[in-house]
Amino acid sequence: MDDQAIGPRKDRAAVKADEVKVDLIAFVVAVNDSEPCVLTIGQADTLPSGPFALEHRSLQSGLRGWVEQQTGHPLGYIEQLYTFADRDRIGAERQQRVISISYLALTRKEQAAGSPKCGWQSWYEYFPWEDHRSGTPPVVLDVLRPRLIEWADGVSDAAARRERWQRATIAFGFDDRLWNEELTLQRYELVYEAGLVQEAGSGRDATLPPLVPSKSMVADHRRIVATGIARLRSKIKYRPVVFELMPPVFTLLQLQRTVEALAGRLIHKPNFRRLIEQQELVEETGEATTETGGRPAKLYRFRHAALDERVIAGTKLPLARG
Amino acid sequence: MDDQAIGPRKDRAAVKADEVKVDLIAFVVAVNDSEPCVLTIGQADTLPSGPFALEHRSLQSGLRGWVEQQTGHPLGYIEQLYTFADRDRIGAERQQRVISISYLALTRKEQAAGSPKCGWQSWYEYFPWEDHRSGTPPVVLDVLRPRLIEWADGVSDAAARRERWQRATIAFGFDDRLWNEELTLQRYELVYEAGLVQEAGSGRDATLPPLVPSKSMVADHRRIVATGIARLRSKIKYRPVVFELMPPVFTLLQLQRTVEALAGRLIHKPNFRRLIEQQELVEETGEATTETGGRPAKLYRFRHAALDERVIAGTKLPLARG
DNA sequence: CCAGCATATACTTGCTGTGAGTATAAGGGA
DNA sequence: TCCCTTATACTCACAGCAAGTATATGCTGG
Repeated sequence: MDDQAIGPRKDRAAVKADEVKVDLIAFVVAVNDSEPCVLTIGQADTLPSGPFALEHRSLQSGLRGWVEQQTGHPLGYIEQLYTFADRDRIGAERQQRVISISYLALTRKEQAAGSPKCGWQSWYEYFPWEDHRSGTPPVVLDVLRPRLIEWADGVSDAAARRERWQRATIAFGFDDRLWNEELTLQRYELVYEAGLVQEAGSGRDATLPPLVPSKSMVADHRRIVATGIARLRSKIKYRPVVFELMPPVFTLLQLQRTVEALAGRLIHKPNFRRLIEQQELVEETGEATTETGGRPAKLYRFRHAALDERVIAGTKLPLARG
Repeated sequence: MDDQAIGPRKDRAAVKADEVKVDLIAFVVAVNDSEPCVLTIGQADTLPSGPFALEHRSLQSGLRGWVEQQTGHPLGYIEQLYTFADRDRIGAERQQRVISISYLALTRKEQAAGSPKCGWQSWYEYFPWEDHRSGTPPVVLDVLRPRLIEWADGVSDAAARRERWQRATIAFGFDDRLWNEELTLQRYELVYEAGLVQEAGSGRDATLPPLVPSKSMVADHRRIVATGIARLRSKIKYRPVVFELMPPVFTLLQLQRTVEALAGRLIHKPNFRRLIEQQELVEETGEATTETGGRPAKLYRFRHAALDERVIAGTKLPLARG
């Protein structure tokens, strides 16, 4: 909008152009030893964040600054997640809105020592129902399913009851539906609405069921993490972003384990190798490692040229069915 | 962030928590007579927009308000596109940042008469190279290709030259690569960087090539439209959002023409019908229309139940190869 | 009334992607 | 030396889908 935009400008004069505070929030991901981790500060319940200020050249550089300052970690790949205006966060003294812009960032744990105030947590501590690498975790069928049935039955309207249960069925793959790992956000919204996580607390009373065991986070940070996991799980299937999480040199099995950690489910090894190779995403270094035990594994590195080429075709990942 | 977030709060005190103005910008889409349209105000060069204000309950409701006020059109489906902080838009008098949150919205033209200040423009007026429904448009090979070659050759570094040309090749499908309709944003960025659109104007001088014939827009609005087109073209393939653009009752061919309008390419009719039917996205009304000429076409309506079901599987659309 | 046209609707074919299983190679340790 | 583990290679089978072809049905113009 510049001076040409006369039309809307006049309309706007009718409304006070309110000022707003803008917060930048980062969901920073790394994978170590087949465990997907989120970078936290505080009591392992807070994402790095800070206000967007005049000295920041751009939104992204502001985010990088806050994360480095609070955790000592430099960020590699950054992607915007979502912008939201918190209804509940209107400043007490002045009437003022706060807007949060959340980001997904990928890095590697070893990148830096890290300040003492920060730490890496397996993201499955916050979402124990999301890790299906060893089959469906017990909490899904033993805890979530009965509580969600209770929750669905908790409304009088029959149609609403059916709709609630259908949502749960789809999201969690009940009744022999298959598990869809990308529905992380829908699942979190369900357990939140059902009052099964601490964050849903304000409305809690004695009639609500006990919480599902899981780590909670401050404000809506856990929701941001759920959004980020969903985005990442979707993205690894069509863009070669996994390599942002890998060391410069790696074996194909390490690569596979990393993808499995993110997706929360296992991958058929021969198919995974075929796909990676036929897409020419990696190239051999010529070296091999015996650290893995068994036959020495060839070492590979990412072909950065693939970044440009793969814009089109996309990276596909074969996820096992059952 | 609430009072629990003590860690970051202290750090923040070091920086003045600057205030920011927030703008909401809408890319509103409708399809009429097989022509995909964007809602504009001003000289058909401005998207509806307005500041986020205290009286708005949420970002989305603020956006709805501005669009209705400026154009008289109510919005249906709304989806956030991207949030950016304009470097070039720091207030002259006071040091102040402006942040823009852009949205994609779907509606139908007939929905309202519309105020006189607004109008619908075919989006291919702004992106003539994007419509491949009658084959590759002449502008691609006759104008864009030679100018992009010039642009690529315009750098001395051989590697940079190769990289520029590779980007162009991938984005526009030169050299027998196939056209990928989802790369709308990459293509716009290329023609912008190459100085072929008016918006790239500030740095223009006599040495730059003449513009590619196309309508321009105010500020970065055309870039927002490109982002929205890309998002929409991608989304129609896995979510049944097309129906937001359809009248309550329609024929399968009308549905196909709408998708073709958005995608900018033709669809194999038998395959399209099979896909729509097997996914049970629509149901027959029992009526038929003879207005299409030829054998009367059955009328269908969208099965809203599919909205819930299709969260999983996604909607697939068969786009023709060549 | 009939020919021709335009649209709708149905069926068939062949390729490709990919899920899944099996077999072989190579090194280390008991 | 045997066995274990991991890496690497090959094969099969099914599903999805692009693409082509054929038939049905109603309108229109000569």
